[in-house]
Amino acid sequence: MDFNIEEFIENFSCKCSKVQKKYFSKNEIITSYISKRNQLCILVYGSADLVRYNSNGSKTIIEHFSASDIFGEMFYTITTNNEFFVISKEKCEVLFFTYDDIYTKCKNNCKFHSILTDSLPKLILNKMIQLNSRIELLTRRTIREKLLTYFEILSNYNLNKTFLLPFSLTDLADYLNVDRSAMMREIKNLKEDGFIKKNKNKITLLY
Amino acid sequence: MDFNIEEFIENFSCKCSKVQKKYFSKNEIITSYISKRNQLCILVYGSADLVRYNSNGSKTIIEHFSASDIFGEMFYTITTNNEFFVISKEKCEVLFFTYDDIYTKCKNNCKFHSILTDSLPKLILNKMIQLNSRIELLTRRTIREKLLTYFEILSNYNLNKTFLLPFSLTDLADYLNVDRSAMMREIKNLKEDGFIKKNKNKITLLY
DNA sequence: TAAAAAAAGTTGCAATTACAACATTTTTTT
DNA sequence: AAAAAAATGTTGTAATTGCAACTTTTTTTA
Repeated sequence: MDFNIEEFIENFSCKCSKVQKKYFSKNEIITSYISKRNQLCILVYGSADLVRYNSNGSKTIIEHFSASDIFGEMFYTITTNNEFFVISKEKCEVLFFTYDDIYTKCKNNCKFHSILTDSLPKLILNKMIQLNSRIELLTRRTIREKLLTYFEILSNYNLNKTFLLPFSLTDLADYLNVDRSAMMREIKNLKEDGFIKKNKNKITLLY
Repeated sequence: MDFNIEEFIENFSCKCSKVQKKYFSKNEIITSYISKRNQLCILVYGSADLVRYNSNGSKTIIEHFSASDIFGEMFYTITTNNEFFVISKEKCEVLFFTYDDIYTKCKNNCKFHSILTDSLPKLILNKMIQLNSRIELLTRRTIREKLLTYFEILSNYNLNKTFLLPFSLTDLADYLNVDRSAMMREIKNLKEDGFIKKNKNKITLLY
């Protein structure tokens, strides 16, 4: 991502009336996907998860966001009765606005606005790529395939066979959409079969 | 989708040099995702599938496209060694161009170009919604949940408890990412348990 | 720094799903 | 209209995964 967050933050001093800026500490609800507000959010810094609580009480991590990722219920048509929350995983700064607002430039025609509108296509394209790689992951049949595909994605992203997991193992299971104990068993198998090395949340691909 | 395809086709008579138009009959390869050409495609009419052939020979239908859907490898970072093809499922007309080209307007500044650039944000937003609902489907744990979620999506889209499957059952299994015979068994169970009625490719939700 | 809470790790067993190998029906091709 | 191909439907069995119920380790909170 060649999106310049520093410049973004710096230029936000113009106090644009169309954009709300909010701060969150760990484990707070940033937003929920309920009504059709056409809300769009940018995570300036920090990390957060889009989480779905299923009717039977189980939890699924639908997406994982880090700095400069966009989210918001404008990308969703909520068809099922499930509840969607975006939860901060650490200290976060988030920008809130609506798609319509941002293309109706504020009277000041401030620099912040132009940076935002110029950046949005790039941010949206980046999000599309993320969604596709999420689908790539979820269309793997077995736990082993899901783990290896996820590790390959992280390895490619970091340009390194060794990388840190951005999740706890508990959350990773929710993200891969599998049972945690079954996943733990499979991680053990991958270690025994010589596919990976694991030390705390540091993984090394051995192939 | 309030995207006007008729107007789109009509205005394409300007023969814009930046956009290629091609026709396909059933079961042809429309494009493959291999090199970084930044290719973007619009399906004007017809239907097509984005298909991944896995190393073990099994097939996954990643996405299903119908009229006015967009696709192309510019939304992908191909990390794995799998092959991706877009295959026509019936007679299709497809527009090919690159993102860069379309925002570098042709010297004629033709009406087609302006329609295309004006429509793209809407088409892209629509695609985001589709990708999210695909993820919604794939994050269901059991075959029963996947089937019911998929049927609910179709039912909502058609504003009717009765609807036609856009897939053969064989393809539906590839789309839900489950074994076909296991899915057939589950469809039988859903019928026996009074959740659905099924007649050929017509499904009715009974709840 | 203790206590409490969360995460990691383990295991047996039950439920679900994949695989394989069919028969039957429908669709397509010659 | 016959033959071939594809899709649908079925079933037994094996493999995978989920669930439950723990222990141990690490992290957070008071």
